Amino acid sequence: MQRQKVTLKDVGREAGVTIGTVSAIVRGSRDRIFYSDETRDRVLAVVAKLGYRVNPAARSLREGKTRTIGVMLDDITLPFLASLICAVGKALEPHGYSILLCNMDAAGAARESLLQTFARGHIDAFMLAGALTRLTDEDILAVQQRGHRVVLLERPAPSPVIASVGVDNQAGGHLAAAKLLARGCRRLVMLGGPAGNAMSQLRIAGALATCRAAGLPAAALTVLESGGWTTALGYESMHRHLAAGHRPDAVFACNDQLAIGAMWALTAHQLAIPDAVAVIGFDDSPMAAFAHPPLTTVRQPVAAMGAAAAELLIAPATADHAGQRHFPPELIERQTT
Amino acid sequence: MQRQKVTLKDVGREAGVTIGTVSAIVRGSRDRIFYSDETRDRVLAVVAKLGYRVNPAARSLREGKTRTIGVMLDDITLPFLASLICAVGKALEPHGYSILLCNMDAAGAARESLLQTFARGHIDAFMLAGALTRLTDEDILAVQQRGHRVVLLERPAPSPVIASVGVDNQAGGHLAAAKLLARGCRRLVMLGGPAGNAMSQLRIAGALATCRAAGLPAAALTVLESGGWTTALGYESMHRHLAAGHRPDAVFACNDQLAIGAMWALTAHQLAIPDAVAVIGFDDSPMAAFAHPPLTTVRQPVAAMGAAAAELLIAPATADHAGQRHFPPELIERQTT
DNA sequence: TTGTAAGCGTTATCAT
DNA sequence: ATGATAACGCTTACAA
Repeated sequence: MQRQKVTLKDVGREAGVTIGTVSAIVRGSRDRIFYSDETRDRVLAVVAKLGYRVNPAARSLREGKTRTIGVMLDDITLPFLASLICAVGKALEPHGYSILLCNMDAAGAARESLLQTFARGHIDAFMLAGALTRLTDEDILAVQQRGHRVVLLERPAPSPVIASVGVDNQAGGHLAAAKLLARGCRRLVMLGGPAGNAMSQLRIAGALATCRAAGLPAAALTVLESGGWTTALGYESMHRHLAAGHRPDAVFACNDQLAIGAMWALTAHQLAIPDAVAVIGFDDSPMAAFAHPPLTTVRQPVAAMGAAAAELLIAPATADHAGQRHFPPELIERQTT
Repeated sequence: MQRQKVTLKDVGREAGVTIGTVSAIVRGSRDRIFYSDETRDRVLAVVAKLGYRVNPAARSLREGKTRTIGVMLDDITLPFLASLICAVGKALEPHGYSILLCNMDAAGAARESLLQTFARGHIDAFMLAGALTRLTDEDILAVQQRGHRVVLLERPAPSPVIASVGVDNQAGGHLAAAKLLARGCRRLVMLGGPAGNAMSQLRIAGALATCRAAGLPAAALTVLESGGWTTALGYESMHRHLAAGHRPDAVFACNDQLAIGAMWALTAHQLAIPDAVAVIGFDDSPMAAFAHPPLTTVRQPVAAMGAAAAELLIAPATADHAGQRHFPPELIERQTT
């Protein structure tokens, strides 16, 4: 931006009032009480006529906050994370907040970049989305202790002091397994994401518990780690499993991409979906409905989660017990079960 | 951020100099010339000791620029756009610039949101990535005429005054078609993206021209519009085509997702890749190498393009002839040809 | 009900 | 080679 074209002073001069008056009226605070309708209307008219916009740098400098949320993620390519970011952005917008993107790839060593971005002071609060394995729990706690608000998405909070929002992953696993069992499936494959991923592990744990409770023998249950979240890896893992001669009658994948990749492999092996093998994904990302056949999946309530995250992000600093919001997942039945 | 902990004044006091001195030394300008090594070292030591960081709001207010680039896109889920954004971010970082995300979905009517984001003054320049169909060429020109820098990615510039960066799409189409022809393919399917998408049309036009030049009859060439850029749509279009009884011996898809979807359909129809049907994608997005089999594709030089975009974004305002950078694509041969 | 003025942390333009 | 000081545009006590 080049130097501001229209400032409070301009508006004030044109309307015949001082900048303090304009400032107060523009923000809408106090106006009803302290200013005459006459003045208010006149000022607002000039604001509209001149096209005045507040200068955020000046406001930030004065208020000591930037109305900007820093979002860090290690892979913006993951559809679920991307839609979560969008949801957060949507919830943030009415409050005048924007999203500053910080891609981990771009930013050298994790710790450095996290602290440096904070140091830049550009940011009021931080949203960490995804596993962000290059960031230790200690790093996160350290940032929080420096007095910065931190909200975690798709990563378990390392301590009750750290705010987080997510679904109840175990419940999601339960939902999927219960449906598969009800359908009569008895040889289940659990398709996990990156090695050691917490979300993945919880979802699988939930499904496993449900299967055991239903009396399925351990031999009927196999857990596959695909090493990532992509369609390609889902295909690979499933293909390898099938090529080794295994014949499951159901697959529960820890996200929709993996599920769709698995479906690809099943189809390639002439296994009909859902007749020979039923498939359930996780997330209900946009592509789930357009898969072929449309994918049954465990939905995460993205909009609600985004709104909750936004709320935590901009809430006034309430001492030490951060909000930990867990949303209930929902089974969306389509045509793969 | 809460009120700054360490300011120039603090450093100055501690080092026994004035803030002007500290400011100049910190920025590194003039220091060698105007300041004694002794003072400089002492100041820098204090800066390090106290952990001083410049306050960007104050700097913005003073300098009249924010060192922030606004990035608008209509779908951050598209892998190629996402990686382009990352590349731009990476190129921007050494210059101290950040990326402010503006998702079109979140932002109501396009024109409104574009202008309003500008109005917020938060931004030095704007990067428009993707087709952004809700934004007319007039909207873009209007913004540019208001004195704001605009750079287009994956959308043709509506006028020479607007900067843009992209690949030579026709050349890419040529590369793909030439490879397919050289392989002996004679019945080609061109799999396009969203209806009317300019990138898609250019790529297909390039391929078509090459085929015609090679003497292929029009009847051997079929163009399919899949209506989007996703794997699912690629599958759908290809599946429909095959189900209708057609038997091409090659597919050129306008991005890698479409190509992979098409491969899925081909596999489902028992058509071996590449023996029965060869496939070429576009972009060389990360998943191309992990497709099964690994996908031959036309690579866009993402890093170079990102760097070029960053350069245009932060270059000083050079009157009216904006840079239009077109990069040469490159054929990456893997195992689908 | 409105005006006045003191900063917020920087940068840049003088002096010294 | 360094020190003062005036902006930058805004918010917020406090005065009137």
